[in-house]
Amino acid sequence: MSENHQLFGTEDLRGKLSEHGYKMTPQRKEILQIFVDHSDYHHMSAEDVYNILRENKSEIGLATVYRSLDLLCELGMLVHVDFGDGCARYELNSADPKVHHHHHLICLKCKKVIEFEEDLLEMLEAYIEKKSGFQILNHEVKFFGYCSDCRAESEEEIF
Amino acid sequence: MSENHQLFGTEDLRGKLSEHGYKMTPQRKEILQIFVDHSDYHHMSAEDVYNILRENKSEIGLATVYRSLDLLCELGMLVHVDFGDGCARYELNSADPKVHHHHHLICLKCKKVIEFEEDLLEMLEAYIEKKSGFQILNHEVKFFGYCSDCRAESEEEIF
DNA sequence: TTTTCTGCAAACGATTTGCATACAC
DNA sequence: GTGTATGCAAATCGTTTGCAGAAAA
Repeated sequence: MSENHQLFGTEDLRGKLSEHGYKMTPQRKEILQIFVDHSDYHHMSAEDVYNILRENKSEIGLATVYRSLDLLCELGMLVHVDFGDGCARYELNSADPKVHHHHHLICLKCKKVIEFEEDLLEMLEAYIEKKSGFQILNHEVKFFGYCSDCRAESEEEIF
Repeated sequence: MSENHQLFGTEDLRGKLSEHGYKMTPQRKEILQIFVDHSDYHHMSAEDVYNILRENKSEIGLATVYRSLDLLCELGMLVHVDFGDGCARYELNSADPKVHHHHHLICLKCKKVIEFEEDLLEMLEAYIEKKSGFQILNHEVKFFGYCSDCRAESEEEIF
């Protein structure tokens, strides 16, 4: 973790919440704190977070966990990741583009998710295979954003 | 669709099924045929297929649709794609690597999925943005395969 | 005839929602 | 105080499964 690229901490939470018209609550703080405390153990599901809360003797309900995770994504403090394992996962968002653009190597057999920090999209599969020993059978590239139609539509709304 | 790169057709189905110890059934044939007939309308969900079957006055049950889609993926005749919209989607598999490695541009606003056939992974986002007018906010690269641990484990099993 | 396949309905697991109460502002 | 947030339980949605009957091989 480099010094000049801070992860979001719970300190920023109150400000971001009120910026967006939301209230600060102990539940929201506690849930974000779990991601800060477990920043080594990436990509937690709602159930993972809920289990950690129960270990911590916290009474926060599962519905609140789901609602808070959504909210923290909306605030940009968490990012949603999908490994196709049937549940939504979340990571702390980072200002560091190296971390932000990391790749996930998902093993079809043991379901292990290996992080591969390499911000060159042009990296060849062969190179990955050589470096990690990961045999690539299939890859999937997704780009999320706004299509030209929707961009045009947005501009109409503004002007 | 180029002449020298055929999509799988229903003709191949019987052979592939028996190769893998499965039986030919009218249901399986009919479901694959739907993908052939609708090869212009890519990435159909189980529900989409089921609705087309009902339009065709077919009595095939939804459970059979799910089971057949799984099976056709296992046989390599379909490929599973995930657009994060909450349901599994499927496309006809193609022997053409250009088609096989196409990208999906998923609009966050209208949910439209635009296909972008370009087999150079090293293509930069800026280039995509320029060519398609699609504003990229986020991208996700997934590699599916076997990690070195599982590969080693498989080799033990063979020898 | 033997095994696999189908269709139905019930089960499932992740996520969402309605609603009354509790809390932040 | 007023409106938002929480917790619970019930609802939802895509998908899977158990089982008895039907159909391939």
